[in-house]
Amino acid sequence: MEHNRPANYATRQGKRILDYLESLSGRHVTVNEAARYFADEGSGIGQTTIYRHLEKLAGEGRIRKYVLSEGKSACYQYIEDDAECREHFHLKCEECGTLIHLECDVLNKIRRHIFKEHRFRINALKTVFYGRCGNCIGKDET
Amino acid sequence: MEHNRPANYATRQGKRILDYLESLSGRHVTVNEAARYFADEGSGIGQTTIYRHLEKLAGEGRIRKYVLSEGKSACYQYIEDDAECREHFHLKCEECGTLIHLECDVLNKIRRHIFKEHRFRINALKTVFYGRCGNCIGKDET
DNA sequence: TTGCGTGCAAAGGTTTTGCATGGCA
DNA sequence: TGCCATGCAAAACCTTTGCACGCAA
Repeated sequence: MEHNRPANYATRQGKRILDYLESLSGRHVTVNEAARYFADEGSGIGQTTIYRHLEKLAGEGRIRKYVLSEGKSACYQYIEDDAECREHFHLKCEECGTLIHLECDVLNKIRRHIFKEHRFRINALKTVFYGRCGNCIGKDET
Repeated sequence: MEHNRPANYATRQGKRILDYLESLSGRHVTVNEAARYFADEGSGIGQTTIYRHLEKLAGEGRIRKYVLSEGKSACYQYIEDDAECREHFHLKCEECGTLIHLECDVLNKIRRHIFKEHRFRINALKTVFYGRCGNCIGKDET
């Protein structure tokens, strides 16, 4: 016996939440953004409910949860079925605060190398590279 | 003029905080632990002040800030003076807390790649890779 | 009908902010 | 003396929990 899975009723809210994430084509959102979206749509969904669904979906591996120390609130992202581009790293500019999403190939190189050569499995859901983005490089040298 | 650096008065609190971190020989502490320490010592230091100093020191690269378990409080750790520590990357195991110093050409290659191709200059001093170390991989799958 | 799902309100915990006062330069 | 630093209290945030009611099965 693994988990004692609750029951998993197919509720209106559950469907809307999953549909919403699926419709974002890879972008990730916070609970707050989602709540605002549903509120604007008309019939909102309680934030408690959103939290519970996102946690459950993340636990099931249907969506991905990013916990970046910045900004505080967690982000959730739908996982495409085709599995090509998945997790990405985040680059955070220390100067302007921009968060850059760094896709795939480099990520996998870094991750594979560190795993094979250094016996360390990187958690991209949490790791953030700090530095300066192109726009801020050259502005001044602080 | 670059930044308008506040002023940096040498205050009693500032000295005690830095001394305390330095005295921990590598261990890291939360704001709460630090506050409790100073309280026990006799004349406590306001937690607001502790927050402000730790944030500043982390921003200056004098100490490192970790955000280990989600939702929990951040940890801060003194960075040894030896300049080597500033050049390489750090891997932090989310499970056992071990900090690994990674000196590796491949990583520098990747860093160069990210700079050239993605126009982002990584600050190795502030960047920490989170994940699981070799010892903890395989223990369980949480 | 049964019992999970929902959502409001409140709790819990960390970090930030407002503001009067203290202390360094 | 001029300002920054301090620290109390309160606010701001994110997330979780308690609980009564609603709704899927």
